[in-house]
Amino acid sequence: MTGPDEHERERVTAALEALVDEYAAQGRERLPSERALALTLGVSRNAIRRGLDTMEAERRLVRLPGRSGGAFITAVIDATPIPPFLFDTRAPRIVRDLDTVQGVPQMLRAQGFEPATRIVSEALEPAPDIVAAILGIPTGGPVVSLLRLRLADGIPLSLERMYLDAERFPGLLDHSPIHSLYTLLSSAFGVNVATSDETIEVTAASRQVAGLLGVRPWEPVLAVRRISRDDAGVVVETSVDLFRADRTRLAVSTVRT
Amino acid sequence: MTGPDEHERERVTAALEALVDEYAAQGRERLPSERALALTLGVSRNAIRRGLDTMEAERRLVRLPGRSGGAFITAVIDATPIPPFLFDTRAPRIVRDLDTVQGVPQMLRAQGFEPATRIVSEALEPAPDIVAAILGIPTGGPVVSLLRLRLADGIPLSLERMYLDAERFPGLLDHSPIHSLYTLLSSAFGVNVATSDETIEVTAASRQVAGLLGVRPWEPVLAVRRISRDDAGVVVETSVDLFRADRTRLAVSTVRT
DNA sequence: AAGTGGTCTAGACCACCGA
DNA sequence: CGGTGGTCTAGACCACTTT
Repeated sequence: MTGPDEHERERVTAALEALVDEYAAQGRERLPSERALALTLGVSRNAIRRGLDTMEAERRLVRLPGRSGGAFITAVIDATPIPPFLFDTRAPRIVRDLDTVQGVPQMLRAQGFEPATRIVSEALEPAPDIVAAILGIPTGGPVVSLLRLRLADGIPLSLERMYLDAERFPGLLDHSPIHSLYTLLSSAFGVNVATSDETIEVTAASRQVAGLLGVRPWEPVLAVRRISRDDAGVVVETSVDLFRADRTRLAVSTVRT
Repeated sequence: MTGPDEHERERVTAALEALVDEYAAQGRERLPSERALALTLGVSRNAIRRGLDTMEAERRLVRLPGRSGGAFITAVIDATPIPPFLFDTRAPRIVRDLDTVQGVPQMLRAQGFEPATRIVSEALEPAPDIVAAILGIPTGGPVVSLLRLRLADGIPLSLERMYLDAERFPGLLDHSPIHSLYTLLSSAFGVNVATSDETIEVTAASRQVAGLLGVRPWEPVLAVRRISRDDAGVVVETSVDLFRADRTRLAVSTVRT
């Protein structure tokens, strides 16, 4: 029952999908022109175009302009879910080893990249609830808030937000700009980071984050949350690192216990 | 030089962005109606709509229909890059602990989810180049190829492709359906997985993968590649697990060496 | 009732590029 | 030259929701 007063989008979409399937089954790769499709389905060319837009966004079609252009059905080459090429890990990504507590600059240099750090902001702030709870200080207590952009070969790699207890590390910001924080904590305060707990998930880059990282807004990024503790198990710092998903590979080795 | 023969898209986009900035600076949250904007900028309403589409896709606007609807400028609430709420890890995601070699069903049960496994395919195949190299067998040699869908509380969580040397584990598929593979390898073949090397990156779900995982095509997924070895350091299996990014959190603990 | 965004139409011009 | 996709216009009707 395709009533005349309902929108045509579903009908057009369904018809186009059926047509694509039919063409694919026959091995025909080019759809009829938009104008021809509009005539056939009895709708305007705009309606056809919106339907094709959807299928192009889903990578089912590729559209090319020009005399011999048209809408081409995406090859049935990727017929296998999780194809074997995914097993290849040689692609040129920057590897972040989760087995070691290592600074980003050392990590980059070891892989042949030229590291750089841009301090976006360094400030003394009252601690938000969650941060205070993690650091074990009262809400609103003073914390050092660092926001740093890491670059590899001049291209943004990650954006890092770090919080430290300002009363435990007085005058920390006087050492600005801070590049190797762990070294500074060790030499100036005698505090060594012994263990880290990290969690990893995928989030979307906000407009601001995307601008700093040089990606499109709402592109996926890897969010690595970290809580670092000293030898006594006391929390030293907590951070969130946002890594560009297109440049990063995380690595971890596990020994069965 | 806005020549009359060039497309208006850039001009309209620029004008809309300027307007949004101006409104945001004044704290006004609702833009004029599309018809009003079309009159003001001297273009058709469709042109305005395409511009607004872009800004809506970038989350700069939210549009609501109805009498008191309109285009609303996204609040300046997320003014801080990497805002503190990101430090909260209590969100209800399924945690995959990278520190232990543990099966997915056990992991899910420990977190109060009801695990389920759907065997998508189990087959004997000739090994692709990369897989053969990892397993240390000749290209084209027989491998057992498993494709399994993991569900938590009935909702897809991950899709796993695993390859094993078929000559090392003869008759493996006779035990089908295989649910706890590591247990089977231990009991039937006396092989115990001792170590795993894993790498993690973000990829886009192909149409097929998206269908199985129940997400939209080209949504980001976490790809976890694994190479498992026995006590002697011989490779036992290699896998790629694709986790739904919206349901998964990875966790890892590190001790400084 | 009136105004909003969402959709659709019929027609036009453009850049591009092979026949 | 002719046909392709990409863009734009002017106008219309719709569902929806506040006035």
